[in-house]
Amino acid sequence: MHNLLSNLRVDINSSLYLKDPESSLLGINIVKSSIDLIDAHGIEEFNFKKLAKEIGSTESSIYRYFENKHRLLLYISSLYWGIMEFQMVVQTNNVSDGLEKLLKAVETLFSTPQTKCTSFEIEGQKLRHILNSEFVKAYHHKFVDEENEAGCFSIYKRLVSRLSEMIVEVNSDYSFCKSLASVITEGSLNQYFLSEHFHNLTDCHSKDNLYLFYKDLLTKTLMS
Amino acid sequence: MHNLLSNLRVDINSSLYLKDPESSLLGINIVKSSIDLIDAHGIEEFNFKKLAKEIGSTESSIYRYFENKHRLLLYISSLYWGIMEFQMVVQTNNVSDGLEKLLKAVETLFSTPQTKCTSFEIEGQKLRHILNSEFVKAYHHKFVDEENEAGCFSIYKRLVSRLSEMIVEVNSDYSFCKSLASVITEGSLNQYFLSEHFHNLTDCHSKDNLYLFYKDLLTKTLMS
DNA sequence: CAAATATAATAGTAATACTATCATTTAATA
DNA sequence: TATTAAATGATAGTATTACTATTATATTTG
Repeated sequence: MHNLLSNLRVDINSSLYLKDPESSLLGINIVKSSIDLIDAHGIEEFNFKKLAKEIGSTESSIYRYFENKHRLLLYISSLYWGIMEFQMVVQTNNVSDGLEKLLKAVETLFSTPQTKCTSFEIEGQKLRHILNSEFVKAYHHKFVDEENEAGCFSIYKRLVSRLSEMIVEVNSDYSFCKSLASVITEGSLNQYFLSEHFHNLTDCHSKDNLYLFYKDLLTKTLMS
Repeated sequence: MHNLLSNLRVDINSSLYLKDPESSLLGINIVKSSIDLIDAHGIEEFNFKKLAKEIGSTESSIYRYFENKHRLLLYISSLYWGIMEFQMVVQTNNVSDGLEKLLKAVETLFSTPQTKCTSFEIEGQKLRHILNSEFVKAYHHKFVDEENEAGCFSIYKRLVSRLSEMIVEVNSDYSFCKSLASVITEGSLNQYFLSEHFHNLTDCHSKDNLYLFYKDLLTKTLMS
């Protein structure tokens, strides 16, 4: 906890970039504007040419920071999960009751990321919206295994593991802690997506309802 | 039930194709070989040029059947969900007990599609593997709303609705029937994906374990 | 057999996702 | 302050993709 708080920057695996975007103004602009553009038009419509135009730079300059737009999406995703993990740790710290701690963590997972703890002036809502729509594409592709090997998903996996450990703490006899943790973490993105695009496939159209759904699920699954 | 059995063909929304692939040998080859190629190399590596070469035809001929590879993926997805829906209806027919019926439906959802009831000689395992890896990309994109409007996801949505109704039958007081149904349906693809690529994010590495996970989840959530 | 339809062959286009090269600006250091 | 190094910009070019268009040749149907 102390470590995390004193080192406010989310530490992103260096395999995700060629040059650390936090190290220069151009890098910061690349990340900031890519979030604006991807949020507005989606990852398919987004490319480095458009981004270069947006920030008044060139494609070649952007390619010095990120190998391609896929890696940039992975970077943005790690930023999101890093913030969420940070908030989760802060929110659950000093909560002694296991179930209360778990529910606090889940509540955090469904909240908007607080971007103040980054080098970038970005809007949390945009970041969440990108993740809701695009994160699944960041790992459903041909190179997932080698990127996973290289640590591209380490923050995400660590967050799911933390959640899983909280579940163990609540009920050590439960056999499916990891699966339950991953179902909830995915739900924290996908249920929002459903509410937006497949309205009739979910009952949860607000953060509060989502929390109630998973609170009910967790309580009954782990406490009965 | 009777309707479904007597009309064995999965009825696929005509907005998904330009010319019905079931209406000719070429069409059948397009679908069959596209499943082989997408299963083997993923949707990103797949294109109509490669497919044309594989079946000894031309790009222009394929374009007469499908507007683009995205629509072809939607077609393949509908084929999968149509088969699953069919199996689900068959398996749950005549089961009077609500919970037993629901669990039977869920078990079906995690099984391999039986492709005998289609015009195509395709391997169910390949079809499942494609869905596990690619289905999320079929609806996480810019045109999801208009495609949804056009009925491109109607079979999928109908299946989730059926599941949701079974949940209502088990416990009509439960407030999150739709969300639970969609969580399970997504899990029927994604948990397999996790097992293959993010082994440590799930406890379920077999069909049986997956069933036990969701059986436990459903029983506790709806019966306590 | 004629007419319609389906398929094949070929060519071409705009956009994408890069790579390469060299010039210029900015920053670091001696 | 001069020198050097590093970062960025400007420009050009390539292979691939995702199509569209046109015309020729089969194949089917009336």
